[in-house]
Amino acid sequence: MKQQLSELIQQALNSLIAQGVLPADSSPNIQIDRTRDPSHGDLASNIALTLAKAAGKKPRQLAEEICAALPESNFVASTEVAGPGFINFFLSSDSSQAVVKRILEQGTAFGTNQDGGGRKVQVEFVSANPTGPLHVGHGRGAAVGDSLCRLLRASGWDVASEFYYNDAGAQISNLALSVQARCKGLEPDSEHWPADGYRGDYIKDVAQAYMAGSSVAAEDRQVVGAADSDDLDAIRDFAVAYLRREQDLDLKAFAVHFDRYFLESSLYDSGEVEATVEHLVANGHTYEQDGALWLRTTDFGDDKDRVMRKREGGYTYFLPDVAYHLNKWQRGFERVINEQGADHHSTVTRVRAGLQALQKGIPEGWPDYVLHQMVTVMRDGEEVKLSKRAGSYLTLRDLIDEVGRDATRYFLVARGASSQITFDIDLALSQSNDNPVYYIQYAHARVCSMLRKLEESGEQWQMEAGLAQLELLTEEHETALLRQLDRYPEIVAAAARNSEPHTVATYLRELAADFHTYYNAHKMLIDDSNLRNARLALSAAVKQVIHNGLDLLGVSAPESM
RNA sequence: GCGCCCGUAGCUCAGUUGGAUAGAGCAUCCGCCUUCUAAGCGGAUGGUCGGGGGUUCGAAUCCUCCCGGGCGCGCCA
Repeated sequence: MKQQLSELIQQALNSLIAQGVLPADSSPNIQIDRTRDPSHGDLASNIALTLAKAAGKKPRQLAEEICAALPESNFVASTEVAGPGFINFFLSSDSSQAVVKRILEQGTAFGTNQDGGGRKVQVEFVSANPTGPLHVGHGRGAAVGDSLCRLLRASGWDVASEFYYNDAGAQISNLALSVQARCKGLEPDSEHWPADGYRGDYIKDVAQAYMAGSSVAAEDRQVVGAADSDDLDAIRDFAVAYLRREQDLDLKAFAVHFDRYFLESSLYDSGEVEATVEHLVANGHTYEQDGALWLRTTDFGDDKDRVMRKREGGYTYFLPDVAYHLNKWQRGFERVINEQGADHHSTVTRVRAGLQALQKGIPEGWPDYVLHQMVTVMRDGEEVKLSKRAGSYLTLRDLIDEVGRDATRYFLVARGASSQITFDIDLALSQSNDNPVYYIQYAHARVCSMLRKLEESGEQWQMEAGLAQLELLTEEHETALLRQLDRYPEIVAAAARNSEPHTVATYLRELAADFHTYYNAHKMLIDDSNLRNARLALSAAVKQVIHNGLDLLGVSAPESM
C-alpha cells in the first residue's frame, strides 16, 4: 500500500518538475507514515514539508499542488492537506476491507515477506557454559534469540540457530574440580574446597550420578559415569554431559530449538585456533610482552590491546572467539547476529577488531549484536539473587514450572532488549490482567469460541459469503480493526530488520484490544447472515493474525481458555 | 576515571526509526454480566518526556554538557 502511494506521489512530483514548479534535481525519498489519528486519514506523507524550501513555496501551498497533480487511483478515496503541510490519504473502503481477504487466503503465510531473499543468516544465542542450569538471564536470551530466528525466517532469510559453548577453559576445570570435591564427600565450607569452585547443590547431584555410574544422554553426546573420583578427565566429561542435558531440558521446556551446538574444543581439535594465531602473527598485528602474545586491537578501534596467549602458554577465550567467528564467516553467513547479555558487551569491539586484523575482507561492523540488559527477579516484594556459586538459585525451569511457558516467554520478549526488566513472579503467577499474554490469547480463544457457538446452533460460518460482503463492515470499530490488521506485515518486516521482536508483542496487545472493544460493542452471531458472515470473516482474520504473531514470539494460541 | 545501556503518568513499560493534541497496562475512583467466555468493555484522575543548551518548518527521538541508575573496564568467559 505504501509502495503504491509512493508511486502516485512520485508521478505527481514528476509532473510538477515538468511544469517547473519543482527543481529538476529534486529526488527526495518519499516518506509515508500511518497516521495516529483516524481523522488524519489512513496514511500521510510529509513530502511537501521536506520539499517546501527547495520549491520556494509555503509547505501547505506546495501540498495543495501535489494533491492536484496526483493521478486518479482506485484505492485512494480522497486526500487533504492538513496541519503544517501534511498530505493525508483516505483509502477507499474497498482497499481497506481487502486485507481480510488477503489474510484468510494466505493464512499462516500472511505477514511474511521476502526481504531476506533466501540469504543465509546465523543467530547465536544463549551460549551458556555447561557449568550450571540456565537462569532467567539465559531465558531472556533464549526468548529474544528464538523469536529473532522466527522473525528472520518469516522475512525470507535462511536461518541457522546456534549455541556455542566453552568446554575447554578454566571454568570447566573449576566445574570438574567442584564435582570431584563432592565425589570425595567435601562440602563447600571445607578448607579443602576448590578456590573458585561451584557451590550449588546441583554439583552434588552431578557427583552422585557420576559415582553411581549413571548414563547421561545430552543433545550432542552420551557419557557413562566412571565412578572414579580420581579420574578428573572422566569427571569433567561426565559433568559437562550432565549439565548439557539439564540445559537441553530447560530449552525443551521453553520450546527453543538449536540447529547446531558448537563446541569451543572443536576449534582446538581442528587446528583453527592455531591457524588463527599464525595468521594474525603473519599479518604483523601481534607482539610479545611480559611473556605473553598480544594482538594490537587498538589498531582496530579497541581501547587497549588484548592478550591472545598467556604467559603459561594457554590461550585466552578471546582467541577462540575470533577463530569461531572466522569459522562463521567462512560458512557463508553474510549476516550474523549474536544475542548476548549486555554484561559481555566488551567482547563486541574486541571480536570485530580481531576479525579486522585477519584481513579477510570481513566488513567492519560484522557481526551484529543484540545485547539484552539484566533481568531482576522479584518474589514477595524482594529481589531473588541469582548467584551460581551461592546456594539459592532460581533456574529458568523453576520459572517455567511456576508461571508457565507462554507467560515466561512473552514477558521476556515483550520489552526492548536494551531496557532492564523486572520479572515479578507474584505478578506473573496471578493469572490476572497483569499478564498481557492472557489478554492476547483470550482474543484468539474468543473468536474460536464464537465459531464453535455458531456450529452448536447448527449454522456454519461461510467464508466465501463473508468475503463477498466485506462492504458491510463500516462500523467505526470495524474500520479501526481493518487499519490495525493492515499494519501487521510492516510490523513483522520492521521487527526482523531491526532485530526488535518486542514490537510484535506491542502490536498484538493493540490488536487484541481493538478486537475486545469490537466484540463488546457489536454482536456477531446475528440473524442477518450476510452481516454475520462478514463480521466473522473479520474476526477470523484477527484470529489468524494473532496466531501468526504469537507464533513469532513462540507463544501458543489456545482455542479455548 | 574510560566505554556501553537506560531515565517517559504513583508502578511496569510502549512510542511506527525527526511528525500533527505524548500512549497502554496495573494501581485509584465511577459505571457495564437474563445478551456470542467479565482472563472482557466504557469513563475519570494522573506528565516541566531527568535537567540545560544546540541542530530545523517540527525533537521524547539527532548533537553537546550536566544529574541520576545499571553493566563492563582480567594473561576469567
